[in-house]
Amino acid sequence: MDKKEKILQAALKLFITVGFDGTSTSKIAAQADVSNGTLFHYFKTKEELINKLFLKAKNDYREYILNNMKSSKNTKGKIFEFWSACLEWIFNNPESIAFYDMFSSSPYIDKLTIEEASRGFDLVDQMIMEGIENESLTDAPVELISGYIYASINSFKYYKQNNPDQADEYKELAFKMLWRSIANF
Amino acid sequence: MDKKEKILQAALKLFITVGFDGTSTSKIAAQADVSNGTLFHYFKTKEELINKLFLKAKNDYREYILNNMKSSKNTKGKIFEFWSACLEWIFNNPESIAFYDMFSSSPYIDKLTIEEASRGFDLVDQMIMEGIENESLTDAPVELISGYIYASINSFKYYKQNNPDQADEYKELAFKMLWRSIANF
DNA sequence: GTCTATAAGCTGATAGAC
DNA sequence: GTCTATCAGCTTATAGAC
Repeated sequence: MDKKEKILQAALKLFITVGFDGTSTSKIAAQADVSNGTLFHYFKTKEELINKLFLKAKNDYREYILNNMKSSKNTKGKIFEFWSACLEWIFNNPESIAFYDMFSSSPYIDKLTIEEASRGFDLVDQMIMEGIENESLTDAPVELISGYIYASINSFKYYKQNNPDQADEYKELAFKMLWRSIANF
Repeated sequence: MDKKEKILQAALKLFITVGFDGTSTSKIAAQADVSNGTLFHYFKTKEELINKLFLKAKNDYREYILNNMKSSKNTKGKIFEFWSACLEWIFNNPESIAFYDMFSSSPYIDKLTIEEASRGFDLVDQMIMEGIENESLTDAPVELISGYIYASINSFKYYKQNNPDQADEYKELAFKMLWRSIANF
C-alpha cells in the first residue's frame, strides 16, 4: 500500500477514536509509519487531509450503491434495493460511517466538500420522481420522501446497532414500515 | 447574568462555529468578558465545560417537551404532540441543535454524560408500549418505532431547513406519513 | 518522495494576589 | 470569585538534505 493510502487509513482510525483535535499530524504520521514531512507532502494542511478523507468515504459509499442495484424494474423494488444496499454498506464499513456521522456537521469540512459529496446521489430523486409519476408513490415533495427513506435507513441502523441479534428478523418489517409511509394507497 | 452562564453561552456560540478544537479557552473567556482564570474556576477542564453544556442542552430540550404535552388522551394525539413539540423546540433553538448534532458522536462527550442525557426520554417508550397494547400501533419492537419517530422528526427538520417557506404546509402530510408507517391498520 | 531538524506560536492549566 | 502572570508542552508547518 502506498504511503498516501496509509496516511488516510491511519487518520480515519484516529479521527473516529479521539476526534480531530485529539489527533495531531505527528500521531497520524507515526501510526501510518511515515514521517511528519511526508504527511505534509501529500496534504498541504491538516484540513485538506480531513476533507479528502470525507470525499473518499462518500465516494466509496456511492460506488457501492451504484454497483449493487440494477435488477429491479418497479419503484418499490428499486427503493428496496437502494435501502438494502445502503444498510449493507453501513454495516460493512462502520468506521467510515462513524467518521461521516462525526464530521458531516463539523466546521472542518468546508462547504465545497459537502457540495461535492452530495452530488451523485440524485439517483434517489430520480427513483422518487418516477414513482410519483407512475402513481406508486404518494404525491409529496421529493425531498420529503427522500428524507423519509434516509430516515428509515438511519432508524434501522440504530436499531441493529443496539439489537444486533434480533435486527435481521425485523428487516422486512422495517422496510414495510417505510413503504407504508411513502406509498400511494 | 452570572459569569458561569455567560461562559456557557459564549462557549456554545464558539463551539458550533469553529468547533471544539478551534475554540480555545482564552477565546471563550474573552467572548464571555471574563478572565481565563475565572473559566477554570467554574470548570475544572475544557472537557468538563463541554460536557456540562451538552447536558444543559438536553435538559432544556426535555423540559420543553414535558411542559408542552399533556392534553391528548389517545396514542395518535400524544405522538403528534410529542412530534410537534420536538420540532418547535428544534426551530426555536437552532444553536442548541447544531451543538447537539455536532457533538453527540464526539469523543469529547464522555459515556457518562450521554447516559445521563438519554435518561428521561422514556416517555416516548411508554407512549409506544401503550399504543401497542391498545392496538393502535403496529406490533413492532419499541425501539424500531421510536427510532422511526425520531428519524421522522429529523427528516422534517432537514426539509424545513432547505425549504423554509413551503415546509409548514406539508407538516400535516409529514406526520401522516409517519403515522401510516407505525399505525396498526 | 521521503526524511530529519527545527521553530514560532498557541494551548490548557496553575499559582497566587486581591 | 475574579483577576494577572506565567509556563511547559505540544501544535502545525517549513526548509533543506538525501
